[in-house]
Amino acid sequence: MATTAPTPDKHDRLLLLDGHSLAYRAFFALPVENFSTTDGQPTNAVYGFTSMLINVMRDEQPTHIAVAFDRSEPTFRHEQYVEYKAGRAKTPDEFRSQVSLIHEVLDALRIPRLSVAGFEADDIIATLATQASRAGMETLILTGDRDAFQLVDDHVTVLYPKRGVSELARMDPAAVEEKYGVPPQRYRELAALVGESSDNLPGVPGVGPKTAAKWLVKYGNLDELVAHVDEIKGKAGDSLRANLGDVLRNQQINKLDCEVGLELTPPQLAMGAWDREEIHTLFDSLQFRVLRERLYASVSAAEPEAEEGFDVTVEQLEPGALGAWLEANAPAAARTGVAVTGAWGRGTGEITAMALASKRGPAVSFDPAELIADDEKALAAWLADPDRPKAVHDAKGPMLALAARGLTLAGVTSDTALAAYLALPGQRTFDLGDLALRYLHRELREEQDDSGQLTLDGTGEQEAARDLAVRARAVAELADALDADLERRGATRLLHEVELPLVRVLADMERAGIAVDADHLANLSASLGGQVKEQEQLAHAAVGREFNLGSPKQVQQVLFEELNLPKTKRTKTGYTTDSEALTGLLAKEGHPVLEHILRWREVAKLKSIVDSLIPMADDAGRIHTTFNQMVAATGRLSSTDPNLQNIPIRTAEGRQIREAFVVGEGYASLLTADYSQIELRIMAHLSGDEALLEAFGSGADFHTITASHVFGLPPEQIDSELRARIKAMNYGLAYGLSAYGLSQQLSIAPDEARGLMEEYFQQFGGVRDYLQDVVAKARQDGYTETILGRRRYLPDLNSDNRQRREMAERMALNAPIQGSAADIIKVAGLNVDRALREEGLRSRMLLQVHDELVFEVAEGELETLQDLVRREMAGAYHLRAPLEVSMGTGRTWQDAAH
DNA sequence: TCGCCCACGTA
DNA sequence: CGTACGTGGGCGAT
Repeated sequence: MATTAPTPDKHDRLLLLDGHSLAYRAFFALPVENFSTTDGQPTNAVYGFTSMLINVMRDEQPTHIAVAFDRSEPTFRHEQYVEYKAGRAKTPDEFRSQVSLIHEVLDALRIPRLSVAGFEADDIIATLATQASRAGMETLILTGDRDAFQLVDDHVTVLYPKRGVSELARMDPAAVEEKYGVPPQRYRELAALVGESSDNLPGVPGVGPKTAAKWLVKYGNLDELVAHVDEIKGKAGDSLRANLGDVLRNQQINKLDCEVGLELTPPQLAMGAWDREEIHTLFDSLQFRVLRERLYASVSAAEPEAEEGFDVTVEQLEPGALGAWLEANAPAAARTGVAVTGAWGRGTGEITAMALASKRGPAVSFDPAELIADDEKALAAWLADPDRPKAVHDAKGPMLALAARGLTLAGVTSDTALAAYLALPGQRTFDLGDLALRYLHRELREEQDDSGQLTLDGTGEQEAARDLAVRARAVAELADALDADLERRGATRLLHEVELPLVRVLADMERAGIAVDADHLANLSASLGGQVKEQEQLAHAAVGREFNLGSPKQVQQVLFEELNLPKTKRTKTGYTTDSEALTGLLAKEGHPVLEHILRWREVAKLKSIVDSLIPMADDAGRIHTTFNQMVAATGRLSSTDPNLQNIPIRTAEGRQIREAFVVGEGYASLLTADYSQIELRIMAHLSGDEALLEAFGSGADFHTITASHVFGLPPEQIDSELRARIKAMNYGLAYGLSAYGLSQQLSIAPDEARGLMEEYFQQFGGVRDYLQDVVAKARQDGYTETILGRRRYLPDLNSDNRQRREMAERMALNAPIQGSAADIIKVAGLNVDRALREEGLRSRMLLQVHDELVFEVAEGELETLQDLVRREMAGAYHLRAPLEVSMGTGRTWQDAAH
């Protein structure tokens, strides 16, 4: 960041923005319903303002920048005219809460904010523009306030939002004259005649811009007009004479002050480096995704943070020389960065190039497919050698691609993406370039040589090789930096003993895939398709016209406007038609279309799942999901393409889909093994509540036992109704359930729900204490922690916005519990995998579904496998409420349910 | 074509 | 006004 102000030259461009006027425009241009975070913080003004800011920085490439804000204190204009800006509608609360967010955005972007008591933003802008012109700078003013037009000249241009936030009118002298019929220096006079209702400055009644311009042109300026006011004929002339006082007052008031005392001068407003980490954190919390991309894509000039790139020499190897090179340059003593290009997914992949580079020394780059046999052998041995340490960025994909060529990747002592995930679990993407900038303060590019010139004379292929070598070196250096960071965060063991070894286990599961019965899927699709059609026709018949059942908007139209059914709960854009609401309507109103909509949704959803699965099967009839190890903020895995962690199970029809997942050829059956109530056991363990621990120790049904405590009845008198209530509580507690939420879920009065919770905590006070302590500690530390030290950072625990704060509190309650369960099943998966190898079993692990593992059982191994799995899962972690595992086997995933 | 919203599947 | 995910269709902005 520049700390000394450079001497301005003629290329310097100063961009000045009027913070309030732009934010206010954005606020009314963008519907707040569409721009709010999931926890209810409105962001339309922040979004619109930031969007305009990014666009104009991209399009205008300013070298200097500042944003001026109004103050709430009265200004000199109020002293001149007490009615100034009177009668303005009160600023909406949704707007006010966003101003400080705009300040945060600007601070993160290192853009100076200026405001001075007694002056408006326009005066600050006028002052800076005047100073900039004197200093020989060009000035651009982005504002929604037309008063700024008076500043326009050859060096000053106003960018005025035309409509919305995406289109700007470029107001130079010619444009002002074209639009208003007078040059910019006369604009003030024109405005004085016409008046400005938003400032409560009435003009001459009956005189609009056209007449005012005509007069000013005729007499040259306002003074001359006033001098000849008696000559003006007609009604307009009478009106002018009657209101001359207002006009002169307006002219006084709308003059911008160019002599405001400021702490910064234009040369000191040079654009500096902005903080990627801050922007990430802030945009994450504002849930800005697109803007972040746009910012990174378009305003790269604003990143002088990286002073240098990476210095690499790519050696050209003769065929047959790779083995010797690896001995010399990729030894056991130093970690080697491995960078790979290619494509991977669905359990396989392909590598098109690979580069190797340690922190120092030469790099190589090659296409593994083009190596001669000796080199390939040397590479294979090196890759597979666990004693040759390697660092890879997001190793699972490359591992799959290598495996597709029969190559094994071992000895990965750092996966820089995975390490970054443990350091910053809330982030969704872990781009190598971002991390290099954040941790190494270096750009992902080749270092310039001493002459300051890039050696850009190579072929495209050579450049690609150097780029890849730069990535390999960056990974090697980043690995050390992240090791140090994780050590500070107490996550070293979690990385080395859990997440890193898990990469290979997940890759193996993805590679194996799970077999599906194509005929069964086709039959399901056909029968569901028939039902979809049938329900559609029935729904149309019930309404008397056709409409699209898949469109919530059209469904709303039908239900609430045409059938006049009672309105449901509001969504951002209307009234909900979700199944809960429609079921409620059905009970109350009983209109037949409701049944058909609900039923249609059910079968259409199932059909879409079936239809998405059908083309996923490979030639061997197996489906290979991709497990993502770095998206869930709590530490869980997720599954995509297809998501095999949300295959239906609740309804009988849904379970038919599970019947399509079958044992593959060469194997005897499927085995599923899941933890019983793992999250509740963790809650009991973490809280140390003796009564709850005892309930788990008793061996009887957990919900019944806890219910008998709460209601003071013997277990045999707990009916299903009472059990259901306590079951909802037991689970809800781990999610931060409120009395209101419980009352909704159980359809009971809020007071009754509150009473129920009180009774519960009477019996299980340790749980309440624990839950309170978790939040208090997290507020103190800034993060929660799981049993294996996985953190989740929750800065919003200290937010002054209640909605955000309470959301963060619920996350804080849940993260240690859900996250610890994730820790445990990860350990279980690792231990099962290791035991399978040690005992030489052919059976293999196929899927993980949060608390469940699915296996394909080899002939004759069922009992051995069951013992092994039970042992390893139950023994994965010692909880005071011991882990229990239940298992089932069968030909299909459904048959293996239990 | 893209991104957002709604709705809904799982743990 | 209960957490964590991913997918797919509709629809408006682009």
